[in-house]
Amino acid sequence: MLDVRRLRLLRELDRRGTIAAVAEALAFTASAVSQQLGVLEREAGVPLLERSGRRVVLTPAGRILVTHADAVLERLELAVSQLAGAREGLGGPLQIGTFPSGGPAIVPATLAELARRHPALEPMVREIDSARVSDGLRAGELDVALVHDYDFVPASPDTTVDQVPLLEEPMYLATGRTADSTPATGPAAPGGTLAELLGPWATSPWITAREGTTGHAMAVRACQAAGFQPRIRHQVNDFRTVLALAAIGQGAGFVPEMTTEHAPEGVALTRLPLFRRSKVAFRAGGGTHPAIAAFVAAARTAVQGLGNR
Amino acid sequence: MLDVRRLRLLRELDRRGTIAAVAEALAFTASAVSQQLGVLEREAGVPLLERSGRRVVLTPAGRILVTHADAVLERLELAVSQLAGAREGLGGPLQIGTFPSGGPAIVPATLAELARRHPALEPMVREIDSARVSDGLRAGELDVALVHDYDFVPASPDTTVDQVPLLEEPMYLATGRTADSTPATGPAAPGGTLAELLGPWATSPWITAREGTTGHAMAVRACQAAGFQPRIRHQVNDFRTVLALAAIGQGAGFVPEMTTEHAPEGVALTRLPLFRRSKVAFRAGGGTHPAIAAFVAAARTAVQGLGNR
DNA sequence: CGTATGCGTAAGATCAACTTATGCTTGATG
DNA sequence: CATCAAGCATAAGTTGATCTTACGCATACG
Repeated sequence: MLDVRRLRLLRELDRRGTIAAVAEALAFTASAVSQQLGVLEREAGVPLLERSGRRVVLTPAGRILVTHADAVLERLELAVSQLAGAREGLGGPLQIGTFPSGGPAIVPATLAELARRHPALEPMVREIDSARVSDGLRAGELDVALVHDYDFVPASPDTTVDQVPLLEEPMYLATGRTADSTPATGPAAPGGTLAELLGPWATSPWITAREGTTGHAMAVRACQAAGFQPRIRHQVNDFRTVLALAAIGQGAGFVPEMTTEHAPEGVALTRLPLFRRSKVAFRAGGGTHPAIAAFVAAARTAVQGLGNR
Repeated sequence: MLDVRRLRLLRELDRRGTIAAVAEALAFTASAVSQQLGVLEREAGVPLLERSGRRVVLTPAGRILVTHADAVLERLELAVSQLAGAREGLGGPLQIGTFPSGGPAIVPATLAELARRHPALEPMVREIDSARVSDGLRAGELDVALVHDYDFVPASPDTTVDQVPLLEEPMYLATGRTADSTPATGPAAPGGTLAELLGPWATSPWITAREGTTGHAMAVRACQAAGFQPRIRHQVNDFRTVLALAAIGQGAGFVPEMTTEHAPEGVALTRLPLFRRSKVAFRAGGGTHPAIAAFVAAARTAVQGLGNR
């Protein structure tokens, strides 16, 4: 019978690319991983990986085996979720990941709600780059994570992670009131098309999230969709900083509705036909785990509360 | 992560009822099984089994976990099948189970065909009671098995075993020509209803398969469906013996079409609206294994050949 | 070209799993 | 009711698998 622990190593190798990375993620030495994969390969009777330069890559047979590993591990995840459901009372640590700068609004409210309902639960929050959420979940460093996706930035399909939607909020264009072209319109201005709304700022400097983030990609592609290439001056992830910079006329930027509440003086906000979706992500098969379900429920009511304020 | 080896033990415990039986089937000591199940239970955090007299029974949580174990093991079986498919060439041992007395006709023809197509394959045949086929497959003593089912005898649904149909043949009523009521009609006589055909033999002694077999159950229920309780005189599994006994006027019995070919003198055969279905069984998920597929294909052509003789 | 990275093998250490030995409870039997 | 066998669980010891350490080799990178 194939050993599932070894299949897990193969799966991580497929995701992370090198044996060393797998070893690091799962707290082994590279040697141990190499040996175990060797055993797996011998048991399989088919070459599963071959060297390519100083790395290894999976053979077609290896990649097929990974799909089975995914299925098996998902089912095991489902099993532990059911077991946790059978155990009455909800307690123990819950590792929560959150996008950087997503913290201030949603996370505290969610944790407060969660603590009220399940005092025995020990939530542990850690900021994590959205690109690394999937790895963190698979490695067991994370149990749930708050993630985003934007229009124009397709979410990469990942069968090892399930997601449930939490919140869909419009994005706003933040600009300085002193700017030349359009006068301040105030929040919730009735919009035109994206091109009409962004067009006047085509030559303005822009403030976007840091390169390599989905927020950055969203900004660039939204501007491209409006027919121009943004001239990026500032790269800042924190939306309050974006608002502050926009307020003093340093450029135009995108901010989600949630952060417009305490916008500084002098910033003009224009609602865009462009949305950010917040979601809760967890390991595939883990959706029925009571702690996960509780977190999702708490996050939902927390988000409700934020919306009504 | 739950250990699949331990889940397998739990599954076998569910099927076999006692830890001792599990240990015997999987070539462990009872102590080892007990310890491993203890570890599994501790990891699960929920009671999985409880003592009942001097045995143990699964708790509801334990039974749920078994369904997950079934799913996981099926997927692993599928994975090894695919791996075997990726490995070119077909060889190695193939453990074949066959119903007792099913041997003489189908098995040799199938093996001949199989050897012709895949000389490297080493088929190993062993007779096995149909009730134990499922256990044998799960324990790995068997890879494929020829099994039957009859009308009136519902096949017990078993998610751990897959079956593909091989042959459907009518049953015949075998009686002596010297008998009082109906004259000999010869093979392939056009039938009436089951009650019409069996009715005349309601008071005759009967020859059935041994008690506890599906053949026996089929005979009893067919007679009951015809409106009488058979008076069973002989219990014999071998159909040629059944025919011989019927020929000398020792009673009426059921035989499948395949065995009617060399029927002795003095036996009258009446085709019945009653069928026996032969199937090939294998572990769930193993249907794509090349050796299994090859066996099924060989059995199919072998059966064709028998039919045309 | 030196240097760092990544993989693999060999040898020793560590830990999990299995067996043997033993005791307890339960159900069957005379 | 006494006796016995079946079945399970625990303790202690052994074995085997798995992991780490140490090292060599090939490859990319500055």
